[in-house]
Amino acid sequence: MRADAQRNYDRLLAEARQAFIVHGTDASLEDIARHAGVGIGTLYRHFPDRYALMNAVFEQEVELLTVRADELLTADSPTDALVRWLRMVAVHSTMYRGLAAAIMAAGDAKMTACKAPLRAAGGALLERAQRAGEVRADATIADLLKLTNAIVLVAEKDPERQAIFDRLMDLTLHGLRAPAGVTAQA
Amino acid sequence: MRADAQRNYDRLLAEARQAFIVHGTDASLEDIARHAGVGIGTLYRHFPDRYALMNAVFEQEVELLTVRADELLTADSPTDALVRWLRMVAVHSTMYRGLAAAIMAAGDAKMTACKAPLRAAGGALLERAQRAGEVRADATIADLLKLTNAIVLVAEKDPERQAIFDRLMDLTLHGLRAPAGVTAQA
DNA sequence: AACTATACGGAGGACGCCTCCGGTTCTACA
DNA sequence: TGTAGAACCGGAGGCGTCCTCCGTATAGTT
Repeated sequence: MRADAQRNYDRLLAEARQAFIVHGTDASLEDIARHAGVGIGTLYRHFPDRYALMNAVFEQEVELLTVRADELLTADSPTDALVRWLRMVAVHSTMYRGLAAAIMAAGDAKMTACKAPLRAAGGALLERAQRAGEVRADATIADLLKLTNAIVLVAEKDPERQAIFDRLMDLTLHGLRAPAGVTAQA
Repeated sequence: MRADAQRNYDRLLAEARQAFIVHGTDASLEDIARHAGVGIGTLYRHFPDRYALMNAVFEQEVELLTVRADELLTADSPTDALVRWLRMVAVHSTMYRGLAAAIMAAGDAKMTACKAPLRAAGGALLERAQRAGEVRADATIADLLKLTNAIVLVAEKDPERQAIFDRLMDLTLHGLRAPAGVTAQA
């Protein structure tokens, strides 16, 4: 990779992150290019579409979440660990207005670069909680992450988002608990 | 209202419904106008923005759901009635690709014409279930509808939407059940 | 039939996405 | 150090969408 190409790539990435935070993930790509001091053509060469750009931006942040998941793997209560981690994921999604919507709108194919590591990390936490018999055996990590994102999405438009978020998360996570007799062994 | 105005209004409404089903709720407004044999200006005069059009289209269908809710008010199991009704809401939302997303993206203000009657109808069902002590007292109908829409949204993009939808709905509704000792009186 | 309030329609400005290719710049190699 | 050419840049331009504005047409009334 030529030095100028690398430089432009980095600038675009930094500018995109900024734009996504300020204007949401549907920020104008032309604006991003302009602020990065680069032509629109350059942006599209490095990132064929908006999702490529988003994947690049969020890849780093996702890594942080996977680290947290690893740490939580040794926490006392497996279920608490899982729940706390899901809340972290939600907080992250909330930071970028529109991220949750974009992730879903993308169909399953587009944002895999971000999703796959998250699933791996969260899957371990879920499995542990299921093995402990505390969480329904038929829950999948994909479902849980989907639900979490959905709740973020629902809440983020509302003036009292925090309250709504907490209530919905509570409701959902309450449903996660294994009913008596339905454990991982069942 | 002048006769020609009324005629155009009706045509636009019919065409919009068709377009929303075929292309999703982000169908092109110019297309809708064209198919209705009407200028784009006419569309905007009758419906100041996309949400006005959506409200008009869905108002009728919402009425059907409120009727169903009334019927279910006399069903045997209050909780079953509530759950069945929420599933109906979900089925309706699913019919129009993007409806769920639009309802949320609109903030709370825009789609009230559709939401208010739904809340009234569902609220009665929820209250009955809570009174019976079968459903958590801290659940609100607004939350439940939000959650339902969220699940529709999550599922609609996926190839196996039906399966995902069922699992998530199960998970959520399971969380609805009142834990021992936490009833409407608590 | 004439009048007027009401409604029509589409041209046009603004904006966003994305492609394409002539021009520029870096770098490897002599 | 000079240079050839691969790699890269940039933005003009085509397309689609939203929405506004205002000259024109028409329904309904007297």
